Amino acid sequence: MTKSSTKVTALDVAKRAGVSQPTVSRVFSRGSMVRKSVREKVEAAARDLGYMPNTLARSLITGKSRTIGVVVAYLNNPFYPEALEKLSASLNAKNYHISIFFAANLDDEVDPVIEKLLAQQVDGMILASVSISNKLSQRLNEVGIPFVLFNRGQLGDNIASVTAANYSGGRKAAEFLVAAGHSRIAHISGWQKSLNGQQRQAGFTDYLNQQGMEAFACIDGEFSREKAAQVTRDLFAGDKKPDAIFVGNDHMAFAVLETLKTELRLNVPNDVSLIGYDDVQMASWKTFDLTTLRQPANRMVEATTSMLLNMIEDPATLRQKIEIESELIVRGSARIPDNWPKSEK
Amino acid sequence: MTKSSTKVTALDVAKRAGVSQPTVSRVFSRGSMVRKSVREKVEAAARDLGYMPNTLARSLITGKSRTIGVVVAYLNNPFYPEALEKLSASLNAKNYHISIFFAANLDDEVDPVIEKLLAQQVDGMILASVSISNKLSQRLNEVGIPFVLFNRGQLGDNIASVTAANYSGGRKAAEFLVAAGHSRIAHISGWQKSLNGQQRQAGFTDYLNQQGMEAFACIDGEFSREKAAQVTRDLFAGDKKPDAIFVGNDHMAFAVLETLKTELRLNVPNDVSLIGYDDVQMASWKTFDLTTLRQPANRMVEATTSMLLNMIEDPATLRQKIEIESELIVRGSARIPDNWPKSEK
DNA sequence: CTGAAAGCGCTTACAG
DNA sequence: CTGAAAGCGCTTACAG
Repeated sequence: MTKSSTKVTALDVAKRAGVSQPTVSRVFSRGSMVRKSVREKVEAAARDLGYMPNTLARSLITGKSRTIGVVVAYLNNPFYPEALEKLSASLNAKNYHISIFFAANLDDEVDPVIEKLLAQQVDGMILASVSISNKLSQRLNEVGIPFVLFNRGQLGDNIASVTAANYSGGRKAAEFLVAAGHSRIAHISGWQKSLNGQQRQAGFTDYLNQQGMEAFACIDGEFSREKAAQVTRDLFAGDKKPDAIFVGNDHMAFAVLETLKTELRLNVPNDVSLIGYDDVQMASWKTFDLTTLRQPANRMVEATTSMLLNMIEDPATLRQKIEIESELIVRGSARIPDNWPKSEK
Repeated sequence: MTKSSTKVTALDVAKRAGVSQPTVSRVFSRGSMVRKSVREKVEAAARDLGYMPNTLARSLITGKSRTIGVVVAYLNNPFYPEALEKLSASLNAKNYHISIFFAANLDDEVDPVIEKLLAQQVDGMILASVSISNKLSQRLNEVGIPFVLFNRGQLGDNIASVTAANYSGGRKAAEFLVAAGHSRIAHISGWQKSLNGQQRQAGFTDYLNQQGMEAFACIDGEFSREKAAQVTRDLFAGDKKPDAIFVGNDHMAFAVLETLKTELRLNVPNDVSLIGYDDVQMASWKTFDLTTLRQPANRMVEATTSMLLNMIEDPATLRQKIEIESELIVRGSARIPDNWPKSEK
């Protein structure tokens, strides 16, 4: 292999192979027909020079960067690293790559990031757990850059999203806890300014109400460990104490469990049953052994990338709000109702 | 704001503002002098049209993409999500953005990713916990794309890296455990094919040897939870059992702690003292309360990005191997020697 | 199948 | 300070 200390272009390869520059281009852009002998000559020359097409130039001319902008709220919650890896794998398999940004869930952090992504000419965007301002979503529609919200629903006609079936997940949590005989069931909810948090809570309380019951309490944990721990303390500060807690996600549930065991010296599940939401990998650690509703990251990712790529290929593609059913994963942190059907671990 | 369903270019703005296209360019590329009245006219026109310079075209011509390729081995170990967020923040602050890829630590996964990054015309690369083949590192040097290894050293003259001072960290772990009176100290090491793993072990055993002691055992945990748990079981299977364990990173240490408590029913630190390495956020959770050596992610990230950007600006920049001292963070998982100086939590 | 020509949307000397 | 011109490294009709 010949050393090349400076950038080698298609023209260099063309000269070395004795062909025109467009022919080199044809060899490297799939679908073009080049005579086999010519192709081999070009490939040999390219190999010798260490040539590789400049994707910047290619993107400029094709109008497709094959880049997907991914915006993630925070990686604190272990659901996101897991999802991010899977998103990357799925997109790479489809020959796209990721430009990533982190942004807290505030318009004034998210909007500038989206502008940057726009300047980078991304072909589409995935917004994980961040919401988008109306202004921006309109803007994206105008310039024709499709986007899908991942794990965060948002009202609005033209907004595609992929989430768990949060309402029905909330119901399932309540159903399980009621079936186990609990009567003082508290809910430390997901952030009530997010649809995820609202819907999980709505499903939970609706089921309870339909059984003629009321929630012991519903308090916003704001998807924060600290807040969830504080709410837990408050919940047990009075005379009347809950006998079960449904927590809006696993990330908070770990903090609740810790507070219950380490601070309040309670036994889980004997004193209190605990249910989370997500089924992140840590939930299955023996340390936590958390009963939870699984958000199937694989399927959510697959739904997200395929919808997004469809939107990119065909702008007329419907902006769906896809909900993926959550399965209850029964582990040791919550009392198991008699006759409850066995589930895998 | 005028709606624009199609892409708006500098030329459109120029026409609307009644100036030439290069003048528009000058307004948007910093440093160029434009009369104030003209600048304002152009900015107004740009705002009306929703114009934003196409960074692809800009990069093509300047030869700088302001993109840093980041390759991460896996996000399993919570150190990486934490570091990744910080890397992103640091790079964004310097007006760079990230193109991210995940690759297992194998040449045949890493090399193709680096090729892709090369085609994308990244200005530099950060390789987090992946090693690079000699072929590729030579190649990168030839094409003049600087890179720095993050949290993974590698021998070789022209290879820049930022790591913890792993050897001295290993020594500190041994020193602390010896001072606490332990005499049967085992080491579940980091992956012995990584310099991190080797050096932490070397520091540990060297200190012991200098005290006239020997390690109870040194077994490779391979940075894997499963492997670490299995090694823990093996360690306690015989008649002679360790009274302390130094684990090659926190990620494994959590699995060791779990096995110790949940499976082997041992009390930590009364039966066994445990020390990890990294000080990821979880280490401070009461659930784990892990004594550990802190890898200061902030400082490592800062060292990484500033060295990389220096290399980008001035190719003559020395390829340093920067080591950042690890501080021992004393928590509850290991017996505390008498008279040990108090440290912050 | 292949070459000559045009052009993607910018930046950057070069004149004025 | 500003415009006309050239050019970054490709792809894509258009002829042949």
